[in-house]
Amino acid sequence: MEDGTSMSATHTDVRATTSCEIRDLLDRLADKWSLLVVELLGSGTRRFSELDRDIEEISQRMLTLTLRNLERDGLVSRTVHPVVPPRVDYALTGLGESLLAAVHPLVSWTRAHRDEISTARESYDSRRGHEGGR
Amino acid sequence: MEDGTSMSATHTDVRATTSCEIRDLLDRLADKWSLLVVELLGSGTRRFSELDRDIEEISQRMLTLTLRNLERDGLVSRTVHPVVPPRVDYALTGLGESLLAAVHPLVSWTRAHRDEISTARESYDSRRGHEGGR
DNA sequence: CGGAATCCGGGGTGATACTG
DNA sequence: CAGTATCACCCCGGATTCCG
Repeated sequence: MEDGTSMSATHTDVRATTSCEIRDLLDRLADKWSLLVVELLGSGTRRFSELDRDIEEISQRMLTLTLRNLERDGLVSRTVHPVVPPRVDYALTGLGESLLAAVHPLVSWTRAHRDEISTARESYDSRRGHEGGR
Repeated sequence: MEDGTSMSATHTDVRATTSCEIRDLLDRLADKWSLLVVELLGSGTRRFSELDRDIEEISQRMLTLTLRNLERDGLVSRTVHPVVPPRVDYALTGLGESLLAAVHPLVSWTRAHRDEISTARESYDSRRGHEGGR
């Protein structure tokens, strides 16, 4: 992982540094569900089953794994209530909320340019769409 | 794909809507390299081989695929110079630049909280780290 | 109810070789 | 130089089952 070959800094390696940041970011959040869960928790504490229901398409397994990772990174807090039946609440930590804030521009961007992207995509596809793939 | 069961809108589906945005976003950019390439192109036009060298860990195959996708979505422009040897330049489109701007807060966030996350992670691991995985 | 363990398939990803 | 094609691998993620 840490190839560390940062000696290739012929010139300023601001690029390389930024690359690492992004790599870091991607490795942590570029999975299928993390940001989604963070976004949901942004509107308040939720129980496991609530998250499960709200996302629907997610499997319990992935919800659990996602929450674990987020908890591990200090983005989400997990609170177990010693009652029967068990009740576990998840919420964003301060760190998680700051992430959510940082993500928001990206969400807005997606919303704002969704159509543009669709158009570009269709245009591209029709240009070479043709021969049904294989 | 489109399970489309959006009829479950018992109450306001603002959440669901946002979820879709994020899903959209993730499906498009949450791969291993897209954001990285966008970030690199943010500092100016680059040739294929330059990108290849700058990222290093990426394979030609993935660089090609990534660039194709970005081009398809209208985020990156591709310019072929009819010379020998071939020269192809890649650059961000206006749309791509706007994406970059939207991503920047996230990059800053990562840089700012990298340590916090590492700490949280180590703490979490040491709490249950124990038995070296498997 | 919340979660862990297991099994399993698909596809995203990498390495390599070939082409224009 | 800038790709494309093919193969093989690995791991993400879904379905299911069992546990406290």
